[in-house]
Amino acid sequence: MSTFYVTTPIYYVNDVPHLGHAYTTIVCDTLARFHQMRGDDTRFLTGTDEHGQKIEEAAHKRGLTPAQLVDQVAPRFDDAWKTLGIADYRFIRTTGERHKRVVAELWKRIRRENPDDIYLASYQGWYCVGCEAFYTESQLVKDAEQWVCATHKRAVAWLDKERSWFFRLSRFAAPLLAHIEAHPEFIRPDAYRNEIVAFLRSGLRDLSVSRTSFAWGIPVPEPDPEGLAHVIYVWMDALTNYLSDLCPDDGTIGGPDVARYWPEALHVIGKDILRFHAVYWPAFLMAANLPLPKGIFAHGWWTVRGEKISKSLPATRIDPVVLSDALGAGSAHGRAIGIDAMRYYLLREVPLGNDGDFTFESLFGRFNAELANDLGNLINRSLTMLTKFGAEFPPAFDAAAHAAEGPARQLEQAAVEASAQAVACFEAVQPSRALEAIWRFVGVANRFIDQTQPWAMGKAKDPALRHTLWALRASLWAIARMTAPVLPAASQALRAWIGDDGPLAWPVAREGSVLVHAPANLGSSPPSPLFPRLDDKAQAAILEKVVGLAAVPTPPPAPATPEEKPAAATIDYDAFGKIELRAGKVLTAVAVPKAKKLLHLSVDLGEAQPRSIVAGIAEAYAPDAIVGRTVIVVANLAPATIRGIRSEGMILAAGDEAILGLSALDRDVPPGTRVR
RNA sequence: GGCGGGGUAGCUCAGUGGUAGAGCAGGGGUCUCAUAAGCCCUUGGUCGGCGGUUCAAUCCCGCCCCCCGCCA
Repeated sequence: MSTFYVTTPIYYVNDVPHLGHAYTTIVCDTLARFHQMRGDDTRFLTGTDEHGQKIEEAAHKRGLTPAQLVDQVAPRFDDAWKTLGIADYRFIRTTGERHKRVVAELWKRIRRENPDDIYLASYQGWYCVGCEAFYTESQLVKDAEQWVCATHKRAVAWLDKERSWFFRLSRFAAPLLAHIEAHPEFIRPDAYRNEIVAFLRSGLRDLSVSRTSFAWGIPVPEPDPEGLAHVIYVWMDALTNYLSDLCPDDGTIGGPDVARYWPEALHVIGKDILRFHAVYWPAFLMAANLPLPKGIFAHGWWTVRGEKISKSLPATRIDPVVLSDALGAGSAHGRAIGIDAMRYYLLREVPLGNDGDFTFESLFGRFNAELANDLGNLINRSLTMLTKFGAEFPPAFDAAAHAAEGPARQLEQAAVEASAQAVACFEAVQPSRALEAIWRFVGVANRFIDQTQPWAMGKAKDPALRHTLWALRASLWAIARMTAPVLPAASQALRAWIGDDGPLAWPVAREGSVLVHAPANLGSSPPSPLFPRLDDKAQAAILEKVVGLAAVPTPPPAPATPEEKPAAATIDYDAFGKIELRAGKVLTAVAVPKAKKLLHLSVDLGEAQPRSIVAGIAEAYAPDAIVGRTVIVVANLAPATIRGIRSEGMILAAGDEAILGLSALDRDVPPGTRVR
């Protein structure tokens, strides 16, 4: 039995869990479930990062102590993961006593093992509270007369000769390079390893690892000669969580869990915090003469309909619980199936490591094609046949029929391949590929049904139907097992229907077969659709729940008797030609203050600058609902100033009084394309 | 500016020194066990541009253009 230890980053406690957090956690949960099924000694850790100046400031703003604030908000993450059915995780808080002891112990250990690796000096320079990082001016952006952080767009603080403890990071560039070279799997995917290697080759500067300007942190465990009170740099504090959760309560770094799990640690992180994990963290460990984790896997970012997830765009902050509820609303299993669907989409849509764009179009596309049609319908039709024909033709394994050239043998071969490929992919931390492999088998199973036509065999009273039904049920068994890491609820429902109540282990190929090893005592119950197709109405309802009411233009009641309108006078072609219509992509949309009907848009017409356009569509479309859309713009309308905002064009929309629909093109064309 | 990754069918991407593939989308057909699902067939591509090596390059080399990331 091997050991598997996977961690998420600890999430910043003052955040509200959104799709991005859920993604990382779901990836880890899936890996943990897979390794559990493989019989590995599995451990899974997540938690919250609770120290730092930001928390101290936020608490004071609300008239709370930092401790009160974090106690108030920390459960948001734990609760979210419980609600989402994340399995068997441990939850660590950096304000926990044991964690604090271990961090102090790590510091002391570095001082003991390599006394010169931490030294006292003064720091002068810029610091971004948002990033908790130190910057030189070349890394910052000048905004008016202020230096601002490139990511937070917020003024950085000048720390003038703040006395600080420093970590001798500069010493570790060479050992880290050596370690990465010896262990290529230490940083994955490869592209990110290259980045870190390049960074290391350019040399490292020592790192300030304590602060005196605020108190909300873990005190440095040794006195300052001048009596200043230092707290340990938040990243040194936070990263240590991966280790501290394995340590005994007294805070010593060691013990059976450290020995067993620590060398196997896999840190799954977002690419934005790669350097902290791939450079700082291993350097701290090396300085303390501790083993390094086995690997760091950086995944990409999710955007939501092309937009970065951010506080300023609330519609991008998709709540995973709300999304799961909405997706599962049509299923008898409710949220649990919605969670499965969300997990499937997130894991299948992009290869781990790549960036992904969340869109409802692709979500609904995959839901309907892959979960409803391919998998759900396979389960449904198979179980229906098993219950329909099974009474007269009890499923039975027939070794000769199974070995003979034909559909059953192809099915078996496909199962063997899927099992092996999915194992390899999960082990290589490529869940999207594992799902592809499993779905290839789902496809083969669907084809098996069409090839064997069990209903025809039933009519013909063909006794071979018994083996066909057996093969079908064995396939369901294999599918229930193989999908379990990603679709726990669907897997459980399917296992219940076929009476697979054994321990949940991976269906391993032995002696060239998988299906043959399905338990002999399986049964079959009448199914109900696991993933009911999302029709237009269901899709609209999901949109409404997840991104809000106005995002879904309600189709206007068709006027029963279209009013006779006086026909407009005809114009000649030249007159029409004077109107310059162009396709425009809506880049941003914000409501115009104190104007019920108006949205202020910026629209890309393929010109150097996007157009500023004020459109009277706010009653029918939420800003978020039209961002990213391609609309038809009257491009040569004389500019006007509306409510003090310059409007350089007009969006075509349907409706006399109320807006009933927005112009659109049925396919993407480059912004600026002429419409005629 | 330096380094790295990438530019392949409408979309997302896989791929190999011998004149290109998958899924989705589009078109046509078909079965009825099934969630108007499934299955079968099928239309799409000067494989970023220009040179070079080679009997032969999308895959090797050089230059250029564009996109993304890291760094400066």
